[in-house]
Formats: sequence, C-alpha cells, structure tokens
Amino acid sequence: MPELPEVETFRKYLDAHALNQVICRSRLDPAMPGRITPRGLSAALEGRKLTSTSRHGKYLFARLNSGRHLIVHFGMTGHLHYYENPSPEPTYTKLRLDFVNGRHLSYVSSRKLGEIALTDNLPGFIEDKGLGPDALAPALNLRAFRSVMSGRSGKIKPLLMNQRVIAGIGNLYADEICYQARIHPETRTDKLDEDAVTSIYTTMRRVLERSVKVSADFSRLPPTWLLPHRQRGSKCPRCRAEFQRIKMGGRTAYFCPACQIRR
DNA sequence: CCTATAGCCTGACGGC
DNA sequence: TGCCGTCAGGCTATAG
Repeated sequence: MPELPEVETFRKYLDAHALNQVICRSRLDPAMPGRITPRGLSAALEGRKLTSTSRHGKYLFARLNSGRHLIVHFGMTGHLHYYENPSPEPTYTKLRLDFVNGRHLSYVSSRKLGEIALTDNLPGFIEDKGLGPDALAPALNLRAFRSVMSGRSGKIKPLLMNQRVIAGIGNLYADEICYQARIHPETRTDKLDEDAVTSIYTTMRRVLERSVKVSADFSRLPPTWLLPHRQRGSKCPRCRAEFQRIKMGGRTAYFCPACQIRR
C-alpha cells in the first residue's frame, strides 16, 4: 500500500489523533527486525509525547518532546490505527502506544517488511539512507528534477521508483505517472527529450497531489486514471486497448500499448 | 552505472 | 475442504 500518498495520509491521521498525549507504555513486537529493542523503545517513549510529524518519501517521522524522532516505515502492508479502550488490539499489531487517556495507536502490518527506529538526528538518518529529494518537496522544482534525471541511461519506470533518486514513488504510482505522461515505462531516460521530462515532472506532481487530496483512496480517483483499472485484462479508459503487463526488475508494470509511446 | 535475482515475511487467490 | 504454487503497492544485497 504505502507509497507517498498513503504515508502522507497516515501522517495526517497521526496528527489528527495522537499528538500531545503522554505515552504511558509502548509494546513492540520483539520479532520486528532492526536494531531497536522493545526495552530501548519503551525507555525512549514512555513519559513522552509525540509533538509533530514529518515525512520524507515513504518514511514517517514523529518528533518526541525529548527532541528525538520515532521513525516508521510501512513496508508493503503497514498502516496505523487509533482506537479507544474497549476495542480489541488490531490483529498484526507490531507496535502499540498506550496513552494516559486510555487510547492507543497501533502500527499494524501482516509482514515484517517495515521498520521502526529512533534517531537523534533526522537529516542524518535521511542522509544515511541515501534518500533523494521527496517527490513533493517544494525544492524539487523542474530545474532540480532535470538535474536529478540527467546522466541516467536506465529505464524511466525503475528510475522513478529509485528512492535514492526521488523518494516516495513506488510501483503503482510509477505506472500511473508513465501512463498519464504517455511514456512507455521501458523508455531509456537519456532518450527522453525536454518536453517529455517536463511532462513527467508535471504529471508526477499532479498525480501525487491529487492522490494526497483523496487520502490515497483509489475509488475517489478519476476513472480516467490507470490505478482504478490496474488489474489483468482491463482496458485503457482513453483508447480501450487492453492494458499490457510486463515484468521489470521483478515488479509488474501495467501500461497501454497504444497510448504510451516508446522512443 | 545498469539489470536481474534472491531474500526478507505472510496473506490472498486460483487451480486441481 | 485441502494443498500448492504464484503473486503482492517495500527494500537490500549480490553478481554479472
């Protein structure tokens, strides 16, 4: 699930529900991979509050009033759930924060592909991960986007998904961006002319902004988009050609063989 | 630098 | 109903 629009939606959800409440207890599934232990996390969280949030690519950060940051990455299946006392803990809860008001925030994921961590130095964390600029960052203007794309010879879709180049785009939104920009996903990046790069940039921003606006709910996206039709055998809403499926780097790409030109 | 593959995990789904 | 293989919106490590 979680690409930039989903993570941004989780961030707003956390903001709306879980800020400025004292954490009285934290329970981390000890089977979660990573450096942090349940005890270490409890020591950092208990008695503290989450005071604000931020996001870079697919990473969500919650600042504590100690100045440290809780880091949450959702892998392929993660999400957040906030609930009151009589409700049962959601199945597959990997981290649960208990607040003094009797409410709870759960990080829920059926798989252990995500990450829970702490840092004292947020820019340092982003740097160590090697993340490129966030796909919606104001600083990533057309000029900066051009420079990030230049000197690359690989295929455009995997490049859009490369978190070290641009952070936040995953398999599904990369397909959507290529579809709306009418670019074949296997096009070599160095074969894209200036107009094509501009089109990919403006399409990327428009697609992500719109998806954030509808809280990443595909059913609220325009029916002219690829995402609501991204399944075997469905047809391009623009020209009615059947969408094609190919594998690239182990991931499935959907595209319209008629609308998306290859250069 | 680029590509493909395997691995980390586990549920859902289709076929037999 | 059960078993089995395949696939899935993440990322990393490794080899060619």
